[in-house]
Amino acid sequence: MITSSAHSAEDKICPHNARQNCSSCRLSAICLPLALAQDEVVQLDEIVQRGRPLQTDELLYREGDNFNSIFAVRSGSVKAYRVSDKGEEQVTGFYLPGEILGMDGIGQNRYANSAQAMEVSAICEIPFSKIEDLSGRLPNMQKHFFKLLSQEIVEDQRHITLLSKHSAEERLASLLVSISARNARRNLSAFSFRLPMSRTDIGNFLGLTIETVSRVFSRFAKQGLIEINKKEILVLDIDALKRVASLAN
Amino acid sequence: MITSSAHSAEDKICPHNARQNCSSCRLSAICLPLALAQDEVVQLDEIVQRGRPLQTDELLYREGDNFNSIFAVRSGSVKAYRVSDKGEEQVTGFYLPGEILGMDGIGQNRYANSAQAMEVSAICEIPFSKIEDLSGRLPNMQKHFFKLLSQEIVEDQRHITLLSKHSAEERLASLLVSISARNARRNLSAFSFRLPMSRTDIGNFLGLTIETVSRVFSRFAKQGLIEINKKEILVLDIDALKRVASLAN
DNA sequence: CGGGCTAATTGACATAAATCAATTAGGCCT
DNA sequence: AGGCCTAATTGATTTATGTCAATTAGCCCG
Repeated sequence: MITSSAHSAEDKICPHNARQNCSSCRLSAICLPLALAQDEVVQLDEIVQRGRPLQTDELLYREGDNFNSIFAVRSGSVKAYRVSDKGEEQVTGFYLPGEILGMDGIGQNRYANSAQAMEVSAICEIPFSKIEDLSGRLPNMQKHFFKLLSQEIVEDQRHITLLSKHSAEERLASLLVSISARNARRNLSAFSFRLPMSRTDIGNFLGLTIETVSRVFSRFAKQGLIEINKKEILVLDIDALKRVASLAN
Repeated sequence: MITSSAHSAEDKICPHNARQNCSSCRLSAICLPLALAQDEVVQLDEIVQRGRPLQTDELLYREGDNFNSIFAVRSGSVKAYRVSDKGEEQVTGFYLPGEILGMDGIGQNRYANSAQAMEVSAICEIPFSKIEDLSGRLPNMQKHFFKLLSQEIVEDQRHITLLSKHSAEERLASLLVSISARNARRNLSAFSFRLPMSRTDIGNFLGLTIETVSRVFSRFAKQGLIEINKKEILVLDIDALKRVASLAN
């Protein structure tokens, strides 16, 4: 049974606290400091800006805005989306604590996506010019950024494959497995969590209609793979989910 | 009428010549040297390796191979593809002269794609460690690489949108417009060109079956948008194509 | 505490593209 | 020149998912 909210330890310990630094940040093991030495993190710390939290649905930046900074999610969650020439909105990614967004802006000096908070979220802003400076001086930093960008490419290509070749069930299972794994990385439960995004966002991200998403959720529940209570998800059979997602079991 | 092959000037002038350098390369305006000063190009030149040409269908690298270099297409064309966990092959990109591939390998130190020549192709190999060195010393180089990576992200996101929200006709029109534009960038005809890839590759890239690709080609021809002779394409109405692709006309 | 929003679910039906199948057309080798 | 192999085209049928529609369930706010 799904009972009350499986809310993240994140929020309890230090909700959206701006008086923090990277060295002491709970997310340092998975966020930017990951690749840096102790003394390098101090230098990173000096350029990170920690503003007031974003409210639900508030925009962090808008497609076409001048690009100046990349962002790290400290708490909450953010979606990125772009509007196609057709006028269709396409969600291109969901960003959870410890994850970096905004790197799509580097190429054209304008953001290629809009970024919107899906719940109250604390965000670290990192001016990109400072990152360039730092990267010139710290090989670790440069290497890490090349890797970050490359990983986003690989992620996007994985998503291309998902949309191109996989059924509705495979797509949704894949998303659930991804969120589960990312929670685990943050030392949260891999099996009980709250989806921060709406069905509409899920459908939009996965190239499906909201109705199809809803039906597949129901099917998964009926098959005993998950239990659903609105946005709360209880994963009952992660291996089966992975099998559906066609990932190695 | 489509007559003989609209073969690229590229091949005629200097077919797959390995005795070249970036400064004198016809593609310097659109390839890596693009962002570099005269003296910086010389430094780039020293690390670029120009090997024997790849034969049709020959692999440049294989998904999972250790990552050491990125590659620039000098002549010919290359496709990149990955095999999903399901065993399905997904073409993730086509690379024409002046374009860079292999950057997906940076993140995991392994290539996330295989790269295969679609025709006889000359390729420049650039060891990534050298690029890192150079980027540490030349801010232009670092900046350019960040941009390159970011642009690939944006490209992939565009492709995600294409697969997620657009019809078969829109997808194919979009590919034709893209190839046309990339040809123009290389000072080749935007209206008469040879598609280097098979219908199978096109379908695979666009998330469509070969039959659908064939039917849409026929429809475009019937509507007077293009003329087709096997792989030779004559674009009769680029604006209409752009409209179908839902790009600004 | 009830009314009105909005998000989600569920069902009936329509459709774009996939699948299955047959034919055509080149290109290449002996 | 003839035969084989593969790529492409075209047609008939199926199917997964979209669309349209109705219902339910929270949830906010006066």
